[in-house]
Amino acid sequence: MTGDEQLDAAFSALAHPTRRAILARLAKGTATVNELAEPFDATLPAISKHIRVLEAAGLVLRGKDAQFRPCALDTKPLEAVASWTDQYRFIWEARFDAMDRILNGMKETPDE
Amino acid sequence: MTGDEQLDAAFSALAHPTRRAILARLAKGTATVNELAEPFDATLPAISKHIRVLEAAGLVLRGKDAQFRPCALDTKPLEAVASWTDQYRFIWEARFDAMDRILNGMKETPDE
DNA sequence: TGATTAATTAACTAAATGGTATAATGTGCC
DNA sequence: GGCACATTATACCATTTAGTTAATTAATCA
Repeated sequence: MTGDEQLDAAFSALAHPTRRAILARLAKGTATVNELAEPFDATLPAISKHIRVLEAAGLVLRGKDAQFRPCALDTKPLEAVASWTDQYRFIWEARFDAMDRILNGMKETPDE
Repeated sequence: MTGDEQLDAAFSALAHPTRRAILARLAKGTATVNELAEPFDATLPAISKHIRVLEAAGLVLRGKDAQFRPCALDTKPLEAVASWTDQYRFIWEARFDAMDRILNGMKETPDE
């Protein structure tokens, strides 16, 4: 999986509120599928699918403990997302105004 | 639009490599649709749609200049993404190991 | 006015997504 | 073995997404 594909998977996994809520729960410690499903209206297979998406994106690691498959958060893809957004930090920290840039038709690089 | 919906829109807009490439281009300054489309194989309507997705997510602002519709990057949603990921920073900075947590069945909050 | 350029709209297709209900699998326990 | 529980697999449905080609709108320019 290329870096681009990793970001694709991470961003699209994060694009669903249920999946973000699952991650928030996992930030407090491992949990089983049933525990993760409990706060939601969705059916268990639906949650199971969400977990699979998170797992495919590398955001969740799973174990095996009798009939349970405990889930744990893995933050590596979040680090990748954070460093991707960091590329743009200089722009918002310099308070470049997008509307200004459009109105002035300014095409130069702000400064680099 | 709720905060959740803003994040949904931002994350799913960012989940496509073409759209991330468009943002990278816009980080260097405003550009027209044709300029943005130039590096890609895709047709112009395809790029037009990508821009629309970025615009709906608030990542791109548009102007009007004769027959051109210049696009500019707006980083606000990126700031939202960055502060969302920051919630998890303490986990990876503490080097909590997801696999360890799974194997030890540790369910306690790391520390808060 | 007519031609050219920039961009969008429309109509369509193929594939992915998110969800359901139900059936199947695996594990521990009596 | 047989029951109960946790989880996943299957099959199906509706919606969205990403892309195409062809037509259309809007503005400039000769």
